[in-house]
Amino acid sequence: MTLTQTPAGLRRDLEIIDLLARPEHTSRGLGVTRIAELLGREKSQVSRALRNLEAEGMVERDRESLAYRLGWRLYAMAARTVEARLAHLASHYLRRLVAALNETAHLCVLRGTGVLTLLSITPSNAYRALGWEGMTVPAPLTSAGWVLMADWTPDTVRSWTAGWLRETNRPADLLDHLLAQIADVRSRGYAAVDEEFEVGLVGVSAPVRDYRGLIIAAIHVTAPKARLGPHLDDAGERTLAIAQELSAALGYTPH
Amino acid sequence: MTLTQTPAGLRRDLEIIDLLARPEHTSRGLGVTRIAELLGREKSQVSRALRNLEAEGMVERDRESLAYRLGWRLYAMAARTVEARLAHLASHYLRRLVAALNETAHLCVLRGTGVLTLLSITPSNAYRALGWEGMTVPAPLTSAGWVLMADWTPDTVRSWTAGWLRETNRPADLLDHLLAQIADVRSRGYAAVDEEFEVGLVGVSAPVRDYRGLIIAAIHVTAPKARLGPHLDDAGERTLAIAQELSAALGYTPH
DNA sequence: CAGGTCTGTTGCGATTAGGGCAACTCCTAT
DNA sequence: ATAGGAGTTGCCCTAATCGCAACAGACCTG
Repeated sequence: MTLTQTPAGLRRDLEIIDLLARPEHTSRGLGVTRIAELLGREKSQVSRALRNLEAEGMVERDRESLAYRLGWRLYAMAARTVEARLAHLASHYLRRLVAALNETAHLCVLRGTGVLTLLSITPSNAYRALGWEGMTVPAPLTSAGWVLMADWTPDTVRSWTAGWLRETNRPADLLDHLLAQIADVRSRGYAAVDEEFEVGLVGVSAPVRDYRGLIIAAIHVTAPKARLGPHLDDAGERTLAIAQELSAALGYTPH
Repeated sequence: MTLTQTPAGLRRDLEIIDLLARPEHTSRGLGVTRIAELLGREKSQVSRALRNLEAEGMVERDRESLAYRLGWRLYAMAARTVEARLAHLASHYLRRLVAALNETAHLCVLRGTGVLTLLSITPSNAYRALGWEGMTVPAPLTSAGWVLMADWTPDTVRSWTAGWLRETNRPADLLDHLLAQIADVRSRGYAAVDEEFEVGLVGVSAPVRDYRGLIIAAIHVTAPKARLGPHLDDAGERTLAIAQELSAALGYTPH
């Protein structure tokens, strides 16, 4: 078996960049020695790698403190992802939903084994201080995940989650529950959570489809039960309506 | 002369990513052979490099067409750091604006229906004009607010401000005025106020966008009419230019 | 359906680039 | 002065990459 692993150089560079992208390091940056010990690598390697990354604009260095932080080029590349374009288009629809519900709304996609939040629009704090943007949550543990899997067959869901269920030692009935929720989404059009994962929190999610009819994203609203609980169904309907508008903007036509 | 070149691997990977980031390729993606000839490289190398980049989420592949495009990981890495980067970079750009205009400049974000000032930079000669930092002003009553709502549709603006207009008993025509100002920002690129809210005070504001194209902040300059009034348009243009530079540093690329 | 031409992937040896160690330079604190 | 920490560089050896060429499919086309 050839099974070529990811080359060491690429892996190392991405580890460094991921480290610099961690919220706790973005403001101050990190020094060579610090990065080396956090990654368990030779500082000489880290020093050389960072020099190269800097030469390419992937990271940039503070002249005085010698600390590294992410560079302009990463942002330039990020701007060209499909995710960036989707987020840009969706911001408009999310804002209307937020204005109507006066609660925070998120745009989520399925990436890797989890749900990645692309965009958070919040009514009380438009500066994304508490933003979930860029964060990933296990798909079976959020209503957005159920929605994103809504079109899958039970078999697909089973095999998709099998590894994750095993690795994280989840109760066996989680899969059944997941399948039930997915069936629910299909019949109702949206998903609802009532204090299921966290006491006091409720939420709804609705699917966004592209021109092929595939579910490519979910719009997700969460809030304290005290505020949103009484109107949860209404919120679900509204979220669904906005998701459908966004889908239409993406070229989706319900056949 | 040491002249250490950028390692071949990194250089190659970034060339590939840059190619995929070109506007003409972002939507359709590119195949292995195409990339190889555009870069003048062995297609075997390109094939292997892309496989590794895909394993790391830096690029993703269309199952059917086999074409590669930029991956979600770039987005995720950037998303977590934009705010921190804004905070870090803004002072630098504001300082340049202040040096050019010799007037106080502010960095503002939307917070609920208000505009929050994150940062104020004053000309060196001015004794600190009792910084506005941390202060909130109703969004419809400041040019920074107009700028921050510049991308919204009239419907969104209406429903967003509806509650505030009612609660504070504002004249009914304020909404129309707000919409007119927003339209103005769209066509001109910046907002200008001439003694509108306070006699003797004029000001300009310009939008700051992130890598997704979303308006995340505004740069705002206010001053006594006697000083800034005669060059208000010039100040607006300069503020816009600086705001665009800051946007570019955050990865924004027009259209 | 055979043949041609695309596409992308893989095997393999020579070559080159990267890894680790240790020495070295600054800078700061005491 | 001295000690300690941060970051860089030199050097050698190993392990990874390069480039070639062969290979495997997909898609036309007569």
